[in-house]
Amino acid sequence: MHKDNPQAAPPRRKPETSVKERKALAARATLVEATVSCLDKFGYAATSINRIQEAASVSRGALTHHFPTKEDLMVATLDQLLISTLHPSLPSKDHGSAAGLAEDLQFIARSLSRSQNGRALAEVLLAMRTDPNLNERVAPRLKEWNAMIDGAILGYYKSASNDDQDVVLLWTITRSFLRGLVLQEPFTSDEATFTRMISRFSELVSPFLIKRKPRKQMP
Amino acid sequence: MHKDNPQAAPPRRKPETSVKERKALAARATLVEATVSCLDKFGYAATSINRIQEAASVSRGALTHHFPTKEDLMVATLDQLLISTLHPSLPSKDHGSAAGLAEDLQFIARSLSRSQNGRALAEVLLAMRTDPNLNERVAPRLKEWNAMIDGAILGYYKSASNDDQDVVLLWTITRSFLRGLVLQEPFTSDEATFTRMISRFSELVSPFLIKRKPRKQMP
DNA sequence: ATATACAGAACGACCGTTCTGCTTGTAAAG
DNA sequence: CTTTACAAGCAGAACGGTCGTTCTGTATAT
Repeated sequence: MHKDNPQAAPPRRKPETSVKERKALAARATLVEATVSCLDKFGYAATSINRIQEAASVSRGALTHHFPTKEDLMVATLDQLLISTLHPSLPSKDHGSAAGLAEDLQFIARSLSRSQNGRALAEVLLAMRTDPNLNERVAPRLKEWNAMIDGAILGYYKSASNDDQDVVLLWTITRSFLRGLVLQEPFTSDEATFTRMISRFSELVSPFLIKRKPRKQMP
Repeated sequence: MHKDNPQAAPPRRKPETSVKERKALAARATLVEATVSCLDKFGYAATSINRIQEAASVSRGALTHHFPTKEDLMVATLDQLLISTLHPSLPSKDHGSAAGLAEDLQFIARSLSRSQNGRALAEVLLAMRTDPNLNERVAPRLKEWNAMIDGAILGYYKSASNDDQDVVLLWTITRSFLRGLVLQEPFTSDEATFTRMISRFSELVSPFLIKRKPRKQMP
């Protein structure tokens, strides 16, 4: 750096929420959104920096500025995907207070597997299985997310035999089944079959999962 | 019944198995095997021609000779994966004649999801979702495989209410669940939890799936 | 004799990253 | 209230590396 200033180097103060900051946040959000779209449309392998910056209508330099490496972008994207699938993964928080297990499942399926976010999440999950660096960075977050879901589930459902562990186990099975639907797509193409599968699965677990009375709605 | 009679009308050479042919077949098998290993180890994105030919200890030219394009190699690999998961996907054909549903499921899970072949299959399935060319070439085979499984399942299990469609539906759900286990790996690391999940799932479907008396073993 | 099996160099395309230069917001200095 | 200095935001060219494919040449089985 040839900009060596002989004067005493004054460290800049940290600003609060400024114009710059808001623009930066918006740019980051746009890029993450474009990444999700590309993951769904092209898959992890073909989701390149070029495609993302093109989809986001953002220059190469801007992308590199906000996310120095592709891994940084993927971590941010997975964060977003986990956040956006957290609420839908909790039964009947927003979609009707009197919804039963069957309605809950159809709703969750549509946001956890049969949606852009769901497919993008599947792409990242499978990719991180074989990418040690990415895996190391996001694995803690995944465990955290899982634990949060497990805890919250107990507020909505209880077991017929008052076995909390069984409730958690059954919902883990459910999420596995729903995620497996993404891999089932090449075999089963029509939407009706998926609806029937989800409905039938609902019947399988319904004897063991009893919905609690809805408590106070959280603000 | 129908068999080509050599003396009837052999206008062209019969496909005898020569040294060249056997070597070619062996080379192809080696390459496909190496591809499966790479898919499991590195994932679809990082499974490159370089890595495959290195893993197979085969020259670049040989690989390109047997499989002109990467797509050709992937099609052959998926064929192999489908064949090798066909038998395990049929309940208790080889692994003990007196096996029940629970044992069947644990066995199938270990070959359909928690194995090298299972993980490699998941990689290809997810990749073909966003690869139109690959999808077009292998989609018919997948449907065919699915139909074959559905038909064969009815020879091993029947519904409590004699509803064949329900048997097929339940086993489709089961395969989705098992495939979803691959995507569950980042969340759940220990093997014991997987065993419990499979065991609990078995309890869910067992009231509806009744195993038939084993018929004559097919030769 | 000749098609097949194989070896390996060469090629253009695209990948992710780094680097240089320009603009702009903002806090400190005047 | 200006002026000024500087870091952050942003644009795009350039780089080395790897990708999948094509091409030329040699050995071998039939």
